[in-house]
Amino acid sequence: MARVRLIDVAELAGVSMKTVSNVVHNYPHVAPALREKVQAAIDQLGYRPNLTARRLATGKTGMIALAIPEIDHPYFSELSRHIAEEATRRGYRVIIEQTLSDPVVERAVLSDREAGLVDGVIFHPVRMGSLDIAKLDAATPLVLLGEAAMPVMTDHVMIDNVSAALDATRHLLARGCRRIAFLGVIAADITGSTNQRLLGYQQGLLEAGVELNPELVFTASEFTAEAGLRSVAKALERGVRFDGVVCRDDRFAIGALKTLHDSGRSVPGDVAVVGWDNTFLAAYTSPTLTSVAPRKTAIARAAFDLLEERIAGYRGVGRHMIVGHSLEVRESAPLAP
Amino acid sequence: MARVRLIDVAELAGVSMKTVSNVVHNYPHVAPALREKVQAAIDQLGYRPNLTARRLATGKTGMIALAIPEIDHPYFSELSRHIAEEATRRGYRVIIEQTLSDPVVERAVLSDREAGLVDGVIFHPVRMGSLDIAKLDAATPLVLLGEAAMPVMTDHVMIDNVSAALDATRHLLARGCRRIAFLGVIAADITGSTNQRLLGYQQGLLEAGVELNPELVFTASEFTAEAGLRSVAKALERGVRFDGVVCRDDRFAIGALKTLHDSGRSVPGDVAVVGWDNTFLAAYTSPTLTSVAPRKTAIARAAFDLLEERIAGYRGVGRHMIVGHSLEVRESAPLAP
DNA sequence: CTGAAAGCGCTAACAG
DNA sequence: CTGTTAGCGCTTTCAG
Repeated sequence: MARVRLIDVAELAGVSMKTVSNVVHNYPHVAPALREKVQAAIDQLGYRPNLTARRLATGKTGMIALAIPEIDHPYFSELSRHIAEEATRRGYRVIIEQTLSDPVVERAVLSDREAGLVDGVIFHPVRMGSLDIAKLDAATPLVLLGEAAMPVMTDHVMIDNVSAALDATRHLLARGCRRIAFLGVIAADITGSTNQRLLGYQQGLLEAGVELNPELVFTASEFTAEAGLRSVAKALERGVRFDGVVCRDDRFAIGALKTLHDSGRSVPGDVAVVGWDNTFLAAYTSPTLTSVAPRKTAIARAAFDLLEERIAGYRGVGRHMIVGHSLEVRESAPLAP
Repeated sequence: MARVRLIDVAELAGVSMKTVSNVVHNYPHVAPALREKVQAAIDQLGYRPNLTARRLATGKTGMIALAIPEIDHPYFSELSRHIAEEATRRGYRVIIEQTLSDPVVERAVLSDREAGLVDGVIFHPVRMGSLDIAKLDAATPLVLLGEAAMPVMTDHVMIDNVSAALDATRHLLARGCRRIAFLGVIAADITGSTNQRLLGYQQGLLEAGVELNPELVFTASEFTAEAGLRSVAKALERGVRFDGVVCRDDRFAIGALKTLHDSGRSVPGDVAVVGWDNTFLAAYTSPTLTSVAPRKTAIARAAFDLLEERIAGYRGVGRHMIVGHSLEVRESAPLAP
């Protein structure tokens, strides 16, 4: 089971390593006769180049790391798919790191663990802020996703959360909703996203002349459908009345749909619901879910564009790319009647 | 930004490479004074060992590859999470390959594994059969998941699909269902799973003395919720009557729930529905979904157990492990009244 | 307990 | 067009 090496092939074929290498790499200028002889030797021995060795020699790994909080969160798994496909298109393989939003793991991702393993890192931080990230001086090219951190020197891709939340809120207002809730703020929220979304929501209300009502900002204990469900359930128990709700992500929205349904409310009749992320779930809930749709493909593409420029040697100041979004209108909050 | 190497640290600290290496690896027998001096040099230079080089030297990569059809299929993303966590626990990192059920990619995954990139591969094939896989003789340890292929020499982990389908069918029978449908058979189905599940379904009916009715075996065009939805919708149009349906996965089940709901049927009142995979969705549909639950944690653990034995040198015949499953009973098919 | 030197398998100058 | 050779950065005998 001893691995067969380049030199073994060379010996069998009676040529030098360089010639074998040329054949392996499909270099154009190899005498056809030689090429065939070498290829025969390769096939006979079942030779496969050792990528680790190639990497050491070239200094390129052909891999990028994608670090996300949870691999099975629908948004991140869909994003991962786009990243993986973009990677394939550009000749990279991707290694996925799950941080579980653990600051220790997040830090590890950025420091020792990736050393010389990958050509670049695409990282969606949750717990690390701009300062934390800036402190770890970057040996490996890095692109940040999301809103939690945006150090001046680091590239960054996100959607315009304020304006997306504004769109969602306007949509509900246009339907005639006036008591619009926001779900949900997390007790110890360190991510910037929620705040920006909340801001857009408030702007929307203000520009429509609707008074802000703190009672309509629902808090949740964690980022799960279950927590969203409980949060809305508690609001209903407290007797809070609302006719629309902007959710900070689809999971919350799904929890909300479920509580509303279980409590006998009709959606969108009694309460219109807007989710966020436009994950595949949105099309299969009952009713289907209107949801803010970040252009995931565009995010993947932008992240790779920036990363490849860094890999190619760009050393300048951080670029901050805003990627487009839309509102996918479905049954839970249809167009204005 | 020139990378700092082991030898740079050694020079700064005025010791040999070996000593630095000892410190890096936390070898016990290093004079405390030296250790401190070396550590200082490491910190000052910000030294990080180059993992690629280490790999070349040791021959171990510390990585395993996980090859699955689609990263954003709920079942696979949940499975990935378990695999990733098990990997972390055992000191491996995982690189995820998305095959998109493309035979070319599947084949590539298996030849790449000889490229010294990973210590082992966990592979869930869809299009490659036992023979295809057996043909590519393995330099790198391999464990197969699912039912599509099970070559004699290769290790393999799955759940007992026949018996799980039997459980699901018995459950519906116990509720009093008599016209139970199966969703769905795929036109050009190459995976073994569906057949086994269909078999279990048929066994269940037979043992209850219910006649098999071909009209109740619904076919779908592809593995999506949308296709499941259309398949059930067509059956309804044709006037097929049924009071229960066993779905080959949760996606189909979600499609089924949606059509049934849209057509005014009540679940489980008119039709009881059982899904398969027990993905997170099952808990958030309305009604919530009774679903066959493979023990994903156990699958991950078993796959790693087998893989690590191979990595450790086991060269024997393939082991075939059956992992447990259960039926998660929820609203779409509650216990017998 | 520490140092010196020989690889790991491949690539890329530089010759020929 | 093909061969030689010197590294890539780390680990690991084997001496000291």
